[in-house]
Amino acid sequence: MPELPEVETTMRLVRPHVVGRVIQRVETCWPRTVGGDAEAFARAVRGTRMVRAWRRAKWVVFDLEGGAKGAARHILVHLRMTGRLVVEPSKGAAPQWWKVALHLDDGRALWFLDVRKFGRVHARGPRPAEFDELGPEPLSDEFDGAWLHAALRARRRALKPLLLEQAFLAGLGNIYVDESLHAVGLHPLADSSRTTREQAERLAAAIKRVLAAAIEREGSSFDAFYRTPEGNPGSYQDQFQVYGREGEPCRSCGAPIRKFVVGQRGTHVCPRCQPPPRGRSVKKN
DNA sequence: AGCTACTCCTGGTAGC
DNA sequence: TGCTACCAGGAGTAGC
Repeated sequence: MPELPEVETTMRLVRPHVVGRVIQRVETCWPRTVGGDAEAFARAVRGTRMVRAWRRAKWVVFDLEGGAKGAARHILVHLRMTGRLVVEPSKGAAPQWWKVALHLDDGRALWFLDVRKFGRVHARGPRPAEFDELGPEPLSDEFDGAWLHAALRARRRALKPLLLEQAFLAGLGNIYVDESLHAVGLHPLADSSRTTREQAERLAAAIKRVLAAAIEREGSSFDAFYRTPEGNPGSYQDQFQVYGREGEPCRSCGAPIRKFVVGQRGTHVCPRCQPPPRGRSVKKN
């Protein structure tokens, strides 16, 4: 699903086409996508100019200038499960599964597409509340082994649900958590408060390494839905060590990968490289 | 504080 | 071939 690498890829590929453009007209065909009030959304962003595009956690952010009095200062896009952004002509056939169209001043539109309708496009003022309680960016210098060690020790949680929490660390999702934990031989149900400094150092490094490699390959496309804004699949799925590999041999030790459920999420481990913590039985799914 | 269950959604696929 | 049931899950929320 779109996690940090897919969101970063989406932002990078859309950015050169939209920065500097004025939003002339807005169409919405599923009001929930824009928070329920399509008219209010259109009013807030119409006439503004997109002056910068960046990413925070799993949000694509467009900074806005100008527009009417009280106009929005940011557009926040969350892809959730199947959201996509593409830049295509305003006229002619609308792209399949489109939910929001921001028609630009060059005859093209920034289209938000979403099969499952979980994604969101928000108009926000100068200080979006969405950013108030996010953890650090895993690729920033602020996130390192020392920080992770202290943060893990301060909580008493299973590692995986904690790493998925955006308020703890911003940008990880199901796939890259499974991949990162496997890379360092830690079990998803291991108790965060018992993490050693050495384990935290290796985990922080693995998270950075996995995310950077996935960005390099424009994310992962393991199903029919994730495509870059240019319509290409990512290729990091070819590098998966555990995700989606149930029953296949671990690339490190050959033991068959196991899948089970943690917090309603499909979870993949190598039972040999990632021994379960004492006292926690792991049932097969 | 931490855990689980439930909700929102629908294309793809497994099973019959 | 065609039908049905189930699966995928990010994140918000409720309840214990």
